[in-house]
Amino acid sequence: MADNLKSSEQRHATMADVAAHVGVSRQLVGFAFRGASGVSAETAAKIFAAAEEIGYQPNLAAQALRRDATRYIGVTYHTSHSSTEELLPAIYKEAESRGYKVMLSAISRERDDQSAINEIIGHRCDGVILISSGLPVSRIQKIAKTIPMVSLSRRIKGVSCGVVASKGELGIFDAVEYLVSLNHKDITYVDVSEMFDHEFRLEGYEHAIKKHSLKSSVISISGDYIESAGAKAAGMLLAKATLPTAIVCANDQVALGLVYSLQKAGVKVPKDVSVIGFDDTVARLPFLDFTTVHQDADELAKAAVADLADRIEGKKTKAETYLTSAKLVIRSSTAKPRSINK
Amino acid sequence: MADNLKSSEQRHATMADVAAHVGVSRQLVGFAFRGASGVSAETAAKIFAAAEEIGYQPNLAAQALRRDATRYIGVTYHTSHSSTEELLPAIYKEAESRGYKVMLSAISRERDDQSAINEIIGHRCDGVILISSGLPVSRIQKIAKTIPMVSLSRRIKGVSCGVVASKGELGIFDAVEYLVSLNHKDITYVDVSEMFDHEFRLEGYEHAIKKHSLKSSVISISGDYIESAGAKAAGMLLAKATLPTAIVCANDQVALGLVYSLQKAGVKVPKDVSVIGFDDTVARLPFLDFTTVHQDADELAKAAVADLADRIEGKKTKAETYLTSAKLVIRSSTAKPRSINK
DNA sequence: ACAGAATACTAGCACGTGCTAGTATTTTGT
DNA sequence: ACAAAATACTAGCACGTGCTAGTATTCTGT
Repeated sequence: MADNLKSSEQRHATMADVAAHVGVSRQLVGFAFRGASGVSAETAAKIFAAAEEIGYQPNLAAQALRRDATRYIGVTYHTSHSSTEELLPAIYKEAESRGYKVMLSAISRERDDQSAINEIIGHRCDGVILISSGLPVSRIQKIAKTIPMVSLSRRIKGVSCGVVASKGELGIFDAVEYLVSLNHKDITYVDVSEMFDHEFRLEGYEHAIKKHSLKSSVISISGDYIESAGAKAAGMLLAKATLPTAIVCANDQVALGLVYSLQKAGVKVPKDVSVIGFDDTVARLPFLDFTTVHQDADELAKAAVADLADRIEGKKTKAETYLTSAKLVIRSSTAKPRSINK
Repeated sequence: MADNLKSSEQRHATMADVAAHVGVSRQLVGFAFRGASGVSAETAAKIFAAAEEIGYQPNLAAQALRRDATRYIGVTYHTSHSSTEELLPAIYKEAESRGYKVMLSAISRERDDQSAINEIIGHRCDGVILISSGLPVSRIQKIAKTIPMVSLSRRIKGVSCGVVASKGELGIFDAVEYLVSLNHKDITYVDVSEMFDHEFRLEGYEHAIKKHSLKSSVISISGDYIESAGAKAAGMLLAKATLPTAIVCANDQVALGLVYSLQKAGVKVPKDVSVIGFDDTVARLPFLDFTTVHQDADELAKAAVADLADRIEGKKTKAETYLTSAKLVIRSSTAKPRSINK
């Protein structure tokens, strides 16, 4: 009965082992685990008990190989992007509710987008969600022909895949409108040039500024650590003769770096300067409580998974863009400008 | 020649397709892809060219099924722990250099440790690294009997697996020693009670305090958002009659929340209070530049993967603990105490 | 020039599962 | 009581790959 195959390492139990233990055919065990009809309740109970006892775990590789669909969704993401922290659990949740499992493939300095995607294709995932992918559009187009695909948080044109992102431009537009309603007239925007879709947010700022005939003032920043970018921006602003009365940032991390640096220099937020972030990641931390533009991770994940599922099931094939709302959340980093009189 | 099998969805190419394209046997294609000897350079070139042309990607599920070892390392981690951001790329890198691939399995509020591990076992990974796993020791012990395992950043006793963590107690001890050398006598420690291995760090504090016959002062905090915990600690400290001259925090995020809140209340760091963090994650951001205890992600990853690889290859079976160094990095959040006289 | 060895390839089974088709056994309807 | 139908099971092939064994063909040494 006891059989040690190689040294201390034990072979994993298979359906055949379970079947032998119960005294039925291998196929019946398969039926039981698939929940297919044709197994008596009594036998099913015995099968599950035996499986539990000998520690049987279905071999997912074998399932993937045999099935025509693996029911896996691949997800590529950057380990360094803090905004994905909320996205991943939301994708897991949404995928599971639709009967899909999730296979993560991380991208970092040592591992590029292409390797990440190759692994997912290698495992024959039914579809893939690229989060903020940095691949050139031509490559994405090529891959999209191979596997159903959704680009999340990066807007792509001319590729036959789903695109899900938030309407950043509207969020920023609203942010500026709100500042104007508070009587702000000197509003600076801090842009992060290597961030994807940054141009849309900038566009929202320019649009609002033009509407109110104000003077546009943009600081463009780049850098490895995004928070440091905010600190850099603070330095540039402090070097000027006068500080703007309000600052809108391309994301929360920049806002954090900026506010931290300003406060360190003795500038009070929001008393001296109002600051608005974007993403509602760190901004929502109770001790920061920044006014920001909220991106709903659940909504983004839901839309991305829904679109991908439709593509997998053949209900969609052409390019389609879905933009989720991005709405202003007013908290305590904004107030009326420091000098209301002229 | 052109063949559409089902609707728009194309079947993935297999070795057989490549073989047919070149005019050789399926097996020879296998030899070429495995890099096995016995394939002429000329034929190999033809095979790779054909594979490229028809977009062949090896089916990893089939490989995993057929091979006795998948050469995959499973990794379970919490999406909300920012300290893993640096760990994951390091694990990828180290695993790849040893010929292993990495399969991530995320843990979040919606997905527990057990599900994460089951998926890894289901894919027949050769081993698993649990990062800060919250499973009870009895369960871990059970799993360790099934699959070679390393617990990373959580010290476990009595389980036949590898344990890799940093010597937090020594790092904190050094931090306190350093503060004492600056003449600090009133040093508070901010503990985060639900963090794994927090007791070791606390122990390091108590040890150093006792050595110098100082008065121990510990604030214990818990909460969903770690940064908020720091803010909470700040509130508690500010409510007291006098502030300590130095504060040591259980991790960087707490330090950030603490410093931010103190500065907002007009307390200058390090002029009024010195603060030390732990982890060297956010502390290293140039605009923060906190003194902290550095944990080397590369070293931790290297040790974890090395230990796991040894276990997979049968060179180790018993419990073994490897503690990496955790060393103090002096930056600008620490200075001499505010009143040197008295 | 000829045996032996190296090279370049092909044959065939196996991995663990899903699924369709088939076979006993029991239940149902009249 | 007997055919028809439902139930509970078993048989067997297939998925795409790795690996061992076997077969032609070319190369090597004398």
